[in-house]
Amino acid sequence: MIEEALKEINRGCAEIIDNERVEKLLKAYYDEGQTYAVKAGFDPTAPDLHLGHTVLLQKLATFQKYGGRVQFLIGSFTAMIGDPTGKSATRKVLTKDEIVKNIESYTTQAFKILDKEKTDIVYNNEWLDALGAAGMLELASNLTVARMLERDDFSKRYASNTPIAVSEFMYPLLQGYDSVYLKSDIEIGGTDQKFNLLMGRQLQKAYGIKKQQAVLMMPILEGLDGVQKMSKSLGNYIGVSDEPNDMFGKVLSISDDLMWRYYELLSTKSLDEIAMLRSGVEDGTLHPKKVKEELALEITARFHNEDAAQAAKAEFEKVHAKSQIPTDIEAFEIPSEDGSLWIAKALVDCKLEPSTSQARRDIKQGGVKINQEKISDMQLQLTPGEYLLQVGKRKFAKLKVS
RNA sequence: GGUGGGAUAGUCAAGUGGCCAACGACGGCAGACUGUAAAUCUGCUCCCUAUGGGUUCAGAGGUUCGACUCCUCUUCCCACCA
Repeated sequence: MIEEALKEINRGCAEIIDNERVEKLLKAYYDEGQTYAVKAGFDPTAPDLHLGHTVLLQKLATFQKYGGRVQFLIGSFTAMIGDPTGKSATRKVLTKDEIVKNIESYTTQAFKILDKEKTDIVYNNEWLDALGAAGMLELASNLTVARMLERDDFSKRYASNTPIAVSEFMYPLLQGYDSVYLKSDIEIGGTDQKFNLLMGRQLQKAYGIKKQQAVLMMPILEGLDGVQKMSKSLGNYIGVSDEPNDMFGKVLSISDDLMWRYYELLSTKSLDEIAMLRSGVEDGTLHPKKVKEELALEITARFHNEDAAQAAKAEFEKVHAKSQIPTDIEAFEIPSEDGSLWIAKALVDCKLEPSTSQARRDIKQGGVKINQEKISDMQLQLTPGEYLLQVGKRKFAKLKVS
């Protein structure tokens, strides 16, 4: 039993520090039914979760299956400082209002994966507000500047004369202090958080907590482009609240290589099953598209439901494989001027094109279809009636010219 | 505080008085090919009912027939010195 749990917990992890501690916690759970606290911190900066975040959440859910209680920590206080991000730039500081607004949508999305009964939502401003200047200084005395500069992005920025705000130095300390206050047994985070996660261990020791937290790091999920990390600002993400059709389509749009990465980090299939799929593809008995579809189905079903996933699959087949028109198309009604409507203008008004200039170009290149017929006349006038407009392969609109 | 250098389209980056709506790269869009892709090849990539017109090269003025290119001031960055 413990072996199975450990295997699941280890899956996909980039690095585990103090695996022994994890084993002991599991043993205590199986022998004496004793639960333990697994902490993960979340910045309420982005109100929308994407699959990159769910890698972490799924790992938390795994712990919940094996006796862990999740401390879902909202960085309500630290978000106001700004985290030193990997981008080597000072992050914009959030106001209290923005944070409050983000938290609600954040948690509802998280509970699509987490077990609500085994989750405690905590806000670090509860204890950090009370820390005060004296507490802050005491906290800061635990760390030297030299050690702080060991942190990769700090040292790089320092070396390249990129400014580092002193407040940014405080961030790892505060995050570490969260672990002290919460007496966390395990903390989970991304590999980019290694320094901060280890700070939790160091501070727990400094504040006299006997057992320091184990640290479990998850790799950063690549975005749809397969190169940069998945992030909203880069636009290469799959959001957990994306529509089923979008979600399915986005998963299917990733490259074959990236698919295996997603399988490892996002699928609930066992590692053995995945290995079988992989060898099947390699020896040609399995079509990569089929395998990718399965992944897309699984993910879509997780955030919506099985029926929606199957429907999305059917829809995708219809639109892309068979070049048929999708089921749901946004409809527009635009009045004509003097009994006619210029096609380029119509495309812009139906939000298929950003400008009439772009519309003209696409028409010229044969990228525009009306009622499934390619058109080439950029001066085309639409007379009153109903039309099906299409730009490229996947942009559709129904238009009624009145 | 001093002295130099810089700010160009989504990003990076050429251009240093007219040939500039501005080379190139990446990204993006469209076409071909496919398994939806990816890779590859081709075209496009400020706006405007357009073989033409309008607004751009940090901001504000100025010189000039004419400025992204020259001058002045402002803002912000960077380098070296203190």
